[in-house]
Amino acid sequence: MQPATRTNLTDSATSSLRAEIVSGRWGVGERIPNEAALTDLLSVSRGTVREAVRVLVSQGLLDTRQGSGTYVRSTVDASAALDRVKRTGLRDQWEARAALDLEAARLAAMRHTPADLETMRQLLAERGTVAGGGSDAFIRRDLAFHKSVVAASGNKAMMELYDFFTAAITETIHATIDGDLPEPDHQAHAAIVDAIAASNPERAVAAVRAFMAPVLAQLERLLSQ
Amino acid sequence: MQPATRTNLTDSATSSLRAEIVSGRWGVGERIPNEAALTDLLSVSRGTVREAVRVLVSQGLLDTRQGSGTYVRSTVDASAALDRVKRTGLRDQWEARAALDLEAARLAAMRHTPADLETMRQLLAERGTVAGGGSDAFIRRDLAFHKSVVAASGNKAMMELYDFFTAAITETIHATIDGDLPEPDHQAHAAIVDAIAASNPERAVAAVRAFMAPVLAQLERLLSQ
DNA sequence: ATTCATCAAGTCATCTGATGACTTATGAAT
DNA sequence: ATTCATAAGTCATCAGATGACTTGATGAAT
Repeated sequence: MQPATRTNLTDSATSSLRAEIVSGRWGVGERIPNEAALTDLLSVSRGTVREAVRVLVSQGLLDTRQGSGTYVRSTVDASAALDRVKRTGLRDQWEARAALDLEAARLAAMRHTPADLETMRQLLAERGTVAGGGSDAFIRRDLAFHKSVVAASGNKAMMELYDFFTAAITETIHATIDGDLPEPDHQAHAAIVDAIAASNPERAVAAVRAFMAPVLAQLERLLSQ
Repeated sequence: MQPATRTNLTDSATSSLRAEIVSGRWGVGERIPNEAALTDLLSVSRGTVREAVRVLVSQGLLDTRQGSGTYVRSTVDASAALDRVKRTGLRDQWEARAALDLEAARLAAMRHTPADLETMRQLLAERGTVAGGGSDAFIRRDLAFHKSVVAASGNKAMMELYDFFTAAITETIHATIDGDLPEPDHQAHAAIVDAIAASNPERAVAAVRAFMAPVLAQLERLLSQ
């Protein structure tokens, strides 16, 4: 049965305010109506208005200044975008992260520092020691290696995104798949580091793509069942 | 000078609660103390407690159930990832979006439908008509074209991210730069469509990269000033 | 004329008390 | 043992009040 719409006032107030912002009716830098006015506009109490505003402040859309008012800081709703990304399929998420892997490897080949290289080599070595801790530990070490490649790109935006996708993909895999994904072999990973160390962007991209292909193929196979 | 530390109670309450959660002292699934208890623990009023809790609910860390209590939903704050992306530099954001452009073009070359192709060609033609509406309108049409390429990749996660980056980059540019970025010529864009139409992934990637290079170079120049 | 202190109005920050809605456990009735 | 009504506990929401802060206006001192 369709569950009776059970939404709380704060959420609907938050949505209303968010709509005014992202639609541009309240422009960036503008001051929005004060709490008393919002109480009237939204037909909720001041406490509810404050909770709604506080949420949008925490998401970076609004900015309150005591004594002055509440101002629109940004129209880019990161939280909402993120929710929508989470609802996309596993293949889409994987491909998006692969896009980051590819370009990060290319940038890393051009920009890496000696320290970056040492970190990557150390993590690659640790990753090889299959001994400790079972599958979970292996996956964790594998991710640490890949993230070190992204870190070597020197691009903070890509690092944040990579973290996000890693978390989202892990969550989705646990929820949707019980089959195993192939574990790329040590050779494929070493090729990435070699290409980066040689400052060869094209080879770095090729190495990442080569290592991605079998995983993506297996993913397609599992999802098509 | 170092501005005098001016923190509000809600923020410090939010931090305290978040610390309990991420440290694991309040485990996932556990019920946290009720509002009255938190009022005592944090030495703030119920209203402040409610605002703090509401923020953590909006970030996915807590989950309130009326009549039952407030429970820990997750200990990882992935929802803040994109917020942090917003605070990275323009170059990083641009490169991250370029990573999407590149891979999207490659996927589009492999997966595009005839309808995708027609849309891209139409938007490309409209983009060419410099006539209407000045610089803003041109940028809007340019973005519409690029987004149609991402759409042709059939990857919804990449589409959402592309929207996010587009908005974030626009905001950042308005805030930090007044110089102009070079407008890639029509020829460069047509090359992308041609490569996709020819179902040639390598050429599609090359075409996007060729078109990105001058913009990125100008960006570096502007930012290094 | 400029600068500075003072003041008043507007706004958010916080607290307090009260009422309603919902969930859950308890215990009686069957 | 099951069902059902009841009560206690909890969050949701409202209303009123006070404090803190910002901003612009006013006027005195320079």
